[in-house]
Amino acid sequence: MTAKKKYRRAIVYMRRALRVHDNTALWFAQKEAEEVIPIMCLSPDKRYEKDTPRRRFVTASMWDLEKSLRRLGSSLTVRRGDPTIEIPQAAVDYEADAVFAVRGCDPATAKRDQRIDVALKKAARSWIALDDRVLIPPAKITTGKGEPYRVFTPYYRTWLERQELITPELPGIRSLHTPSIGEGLAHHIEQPSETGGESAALRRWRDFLKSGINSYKRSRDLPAIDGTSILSPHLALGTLSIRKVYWDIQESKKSADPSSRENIDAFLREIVWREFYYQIIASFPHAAHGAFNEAADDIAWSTNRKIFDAWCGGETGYPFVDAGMRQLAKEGWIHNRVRMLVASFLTKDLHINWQWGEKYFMENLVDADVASNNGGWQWVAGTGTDASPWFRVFNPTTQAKKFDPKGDYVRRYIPQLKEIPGMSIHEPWRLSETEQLQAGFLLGRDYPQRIVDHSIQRLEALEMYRAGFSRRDS
DNA sequence: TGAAATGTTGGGGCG
DNA sequence: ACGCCCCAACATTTC
Repeated sequence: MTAKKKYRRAIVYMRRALRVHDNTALWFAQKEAEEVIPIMCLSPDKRYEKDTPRRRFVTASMWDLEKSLRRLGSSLTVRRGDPTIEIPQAAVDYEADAVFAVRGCDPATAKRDQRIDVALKKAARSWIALDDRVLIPPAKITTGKGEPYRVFTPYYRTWLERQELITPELPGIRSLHTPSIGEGLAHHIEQPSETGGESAALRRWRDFLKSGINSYKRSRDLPAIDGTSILSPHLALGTLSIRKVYWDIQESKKSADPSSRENIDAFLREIVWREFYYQIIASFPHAAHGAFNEAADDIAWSTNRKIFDAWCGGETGYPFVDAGMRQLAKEGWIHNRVRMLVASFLTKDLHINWQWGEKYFMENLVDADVASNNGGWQWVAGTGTDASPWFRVFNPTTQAKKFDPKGDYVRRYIPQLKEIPGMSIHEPWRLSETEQLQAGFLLGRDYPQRIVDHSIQRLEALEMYRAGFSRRDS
């Protein structure tokens, strides 16, 4: 006979944890409540109804979750509206004693959670937010003085020492008791043709762990090949458990040769960067709406809309930059090496505030995540914690030659240039009109002229940053 | 998880 | 044989 459970009925707010495996909120809800109601809350904002890579990914993931839940005898209930109203209202409507969710850590989510908590308390119900998105909760990694780290390397060192704090994966759930209640997913969103979500995430992870990870160190910087894990969308939406990733890594390290082990460690290091940025945004919430280094808020950025639009549309005339922005528009994802470059180009060549780029990324990336996105942008812009120095400026042509030596990445996303042989694809402006036509294109007709000259923009950027940083002193 | 400017060294051509 | 210049290759510094 099972012990009496704490709650008769609980809601699980399936926010950014769209999976059944190793899901802290779902698991503890089924442990502590007799009946469990998994809920998704859809935004009423029409912007999200456009057919974008992001929407397709989220839709596929919700449907995959619905299927997994059905296998357990449950289903997904959908509410539409502001979660701070809908979630407490759902608790009342469905007579739930408690709401379980995974803890968010960016300031906006934390504030929303606070409001949900207050509303639930008023209705005499419990709000239970559980850690799930990071391996080690931010508060557990502090300096000797108990302060949050601001620099990655010492954070990383301490993180490695605290690995015993990482909890094991939760056992699988065999079945769920869910009352028939509310509106199902089909009522709101059609079933998509493509697959995604948890099933796709587990497949991708298994494949990457089997082969890709063993050459990660060398391959990760070459955007033309499939050398990275491409797990970021799954980690952002929670279709893959970060603990599963960690424990699978530990298991495969046991039998790995030294070279593979080195590659696996390089991959784990990137996971720790993700943890680091979660810790930063949780400890320094001001970074979500301004520079981490507040002196950088005085930089006099350009507000040229037309130039910004050219960047967004992949029309800057620098092929490697444009290829990245076109990959983003098409796939909702950009290779990390190219992310750093397009971000450097926006800030250091076009002199536009990194926050414009941050927002554009958040709206278009399938892996949009406040902590990682904000951290990455501030790193490139030189305004953040452990930032790249502000005077470090990427040269778009040098980067292209180094990391896309054959030009294959550019060819994939800018077919107008694909006939240009070899590395000269990275500098189409050096071709004469005759050579351009031989390659089947014309600058200004099929592909834009450069909208700026890198060497000039670089010097102006240095001046702009210098002036900005000195403004507070005087 | 840069790149450009500047400095240093050393080999070879040449008077 | 020697000094001088040139410059590539590498190292250091500066932004």
